[in-house]
Amino acid sequence: MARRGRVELRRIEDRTNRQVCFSKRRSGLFKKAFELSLLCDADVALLVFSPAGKLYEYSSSSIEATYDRYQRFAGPGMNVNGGDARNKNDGDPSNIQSRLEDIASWSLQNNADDSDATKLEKLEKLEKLLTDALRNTKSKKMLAQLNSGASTSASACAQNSNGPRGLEGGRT
Amino acid sequence: MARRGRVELRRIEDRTNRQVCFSKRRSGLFKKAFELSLLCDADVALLVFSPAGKLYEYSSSSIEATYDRYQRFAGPGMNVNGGDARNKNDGDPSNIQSRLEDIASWSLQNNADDSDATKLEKLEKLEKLLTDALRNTKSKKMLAQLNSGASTSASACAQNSNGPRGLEGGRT
DNA sequence: GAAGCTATTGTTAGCTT
DNA sequence: TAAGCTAACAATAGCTT
Repeated sequence: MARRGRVELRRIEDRTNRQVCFSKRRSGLFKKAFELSLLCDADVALLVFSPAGKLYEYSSSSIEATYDRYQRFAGPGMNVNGGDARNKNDGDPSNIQSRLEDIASWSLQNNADDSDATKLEKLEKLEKLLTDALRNTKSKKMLAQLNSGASTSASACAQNSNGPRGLEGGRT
Repeated sequence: MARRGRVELRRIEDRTNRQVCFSKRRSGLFKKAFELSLLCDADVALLVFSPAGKLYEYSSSSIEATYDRYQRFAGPGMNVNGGDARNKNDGDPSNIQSRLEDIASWSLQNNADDSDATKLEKLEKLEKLLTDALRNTKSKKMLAQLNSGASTSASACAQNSNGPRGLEGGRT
C-alpha cells in the first residue's frame, strides 16, 4: 500500500526498482524546475542522464544560453554582473507578454510526456485558440487604425500601461 | 496559518513574496536533484539564476563535464526529451483556454480607456505576440504530426522551420 | 527581512492490475 | 513492462516572531 518507513538515501540496488524510481522522480524534478522558473521568474537549466545514458533536459530559456551565462558568470573572474542582457519586463508593463510566455512554457512542459497523438490533439486546440485570438486582435487593430486617423498620426502617448487590473481572478 | 488553496501556476507578482518563494523552492529543487542522482545513479546538472542574476549550481559530477556530454548527445541527432508531465486530469487545453480568455478579456478592458493611437500600439504588440505563439504552436504541431505518423486532420503543415527551442521527440 | 511554525497541498514507494 | 492507486512522507504558503 504505502511505504513502510522513511526513504533511505542511498543507491537503489534493485535494477527494476531503480528504473521505476528514476522515472517517477525525474518527472517530479522537472516539474519542480519548471515551477521554480515560472513562479519566481528564474532562469533554470536542468540536464539529467539516466544510468542507461539517456538524456533528459529542461530549460526555461535554452540549455546553451544558460550554460553560456554560467560560463560568463563562473568561468573567469568575472565581475559582479548582476544584470544582464535579458530584458524581462519586470515592472509588468504589458503583462500580456509574461502570460503568453507562461502559456507557451506551460504548454511545452505539459505536452512533453504525452503520446504524439494526444500532443497533436492538444496543439490543434491551442492553435485554434491562438488563431481566434489573433483574428480578434487584428480586427480590433483595424478599428483602432481607422479611428486614429487613416494616416499615421503618431501621437506621443506614454507607453506606460498599468498592471493587469482585473486579471487576478485566477483559475485553479 | 497555511495556504488557502492550491498553488496558482503563474509568476508571483509581489517581489518579496517571490524572493522568499525562490529561496525555499530552490532549496527543495537542489535537494531533489541530489536525491535523484544518489538514489538512481543518474548524472544530474542543475543551473539556476535568480531574478537578481545570482547563480546557483549543482552537479553530481561537474557542470562542464555534463554539458560536454549533453553537446555530444544532443548535437547530431537532436532527439531529446524535455520536462515531464504534470497533473494529468488538470485538463490541459481548458487551462490554456482560461488563460487565453483572461488575456483577451484583459486586453479588451484595458484598451477601453486608451486613445486610439495608444490602443493601436498595444494591439500591434499583442498581435505580434500571438503571431509568434501561433507559429511556435504550428511548429510543434507539425513535429507531433510527423511523429504520430497518421495525419488525423487535414490541417496544412506550417511552412516555417523556426521550431520551438526544445524539440521533443524521442519517446520510447 | 530572515527564521521558525504548521495546516495544507504535493510527491512518491510499494502495491495492484 | 507499464500504468494506476493510496497511504505515508515531504515540501511549502502564509503566517508569526
